[in-house]
Amino acid sequence: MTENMNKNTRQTRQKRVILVELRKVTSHPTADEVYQMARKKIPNISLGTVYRNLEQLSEQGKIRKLELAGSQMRFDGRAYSHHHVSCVRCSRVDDVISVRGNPGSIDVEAGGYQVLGHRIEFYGVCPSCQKKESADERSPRMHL
Amino acid sequence: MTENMNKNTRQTRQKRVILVELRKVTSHPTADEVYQMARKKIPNISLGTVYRNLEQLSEQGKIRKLELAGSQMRFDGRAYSHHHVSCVRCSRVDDVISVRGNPGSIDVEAGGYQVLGHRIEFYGVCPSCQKKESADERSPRMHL
DNA sequence: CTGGATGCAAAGGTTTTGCACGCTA
DNA sequence: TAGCGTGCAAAACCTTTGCATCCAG
Repeated sequence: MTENMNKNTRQTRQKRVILVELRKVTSHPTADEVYQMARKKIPNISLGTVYRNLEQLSEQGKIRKLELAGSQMRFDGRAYSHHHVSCVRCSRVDDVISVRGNPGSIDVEAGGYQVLGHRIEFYGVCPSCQKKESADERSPRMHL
Repeated sequence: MTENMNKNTRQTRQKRVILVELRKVTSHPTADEVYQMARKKIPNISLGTVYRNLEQLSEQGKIRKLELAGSQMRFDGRAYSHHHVSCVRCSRVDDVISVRGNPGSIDVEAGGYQVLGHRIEFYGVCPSCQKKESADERSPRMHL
């Protein structure tokens, strides 16, 4: 009925390597970074293939595609749902360890919308940028 | 000290029109939509100018730049902070009327990050897409 | 074998930028 | 008048696609 019959599940070296490499890291690499990682194993793999496989793997729920505000796509080898923090300086993305408060209970009134859910992103300054910062004159440039 | 001396505050017809037109609408237009709106007043205004001014206005806090997950930039003529809902079908963006629960109190533990804040986006199906939907076989395709 | 997957390269969509000229302050 | 802002066009970026070929099942 739905278009969920997913014929595209053929196992290839490319797909395998992409998944394995992505799961090795705890960072949340961009497609291009995944491409660089995969190239170390398959030198002539193409960027297009990386995109196609990342898309497919995320459709199958094996990885997670992160579309964070104002940045390119990033991919997460851990498929379970969790929140992320991104650094406003260097854009790196990390997992949030725990959240106090109850974001799960947020309910919303939104002019006739059938609200399906929400997405929360945290932002701040990562440890390494905090260090660099003490000694220089940079200032936040966030506009929520 | 900081680079916040903002010399770029010269008043021009382009900037004025962009702000006025953006404030006229309650939608959350993309840069290109703002461009189309502005062109009705200044036929030969350029897209580049629109981008530059939108950026500037948002830096000055006169408008708000929305960088929603997985979509192009949108702009909001209302500068105060409020949440948004976007339609998973047609991508339109509306204001959230009210939020129950207490997202403001969310606190987070995030490996050494200095957490500055968070961003919440709601998503769902807008009224007009709900109508279209009753009679057809489309299904959600959200991967959070 | 068959048709999904690949590599390559071109195209697409969005945003930024370089440059010479124009206009605000 | 000085130099920020503009229009135009090219470039930069990121992602998707067309196509001939390859290879997993």
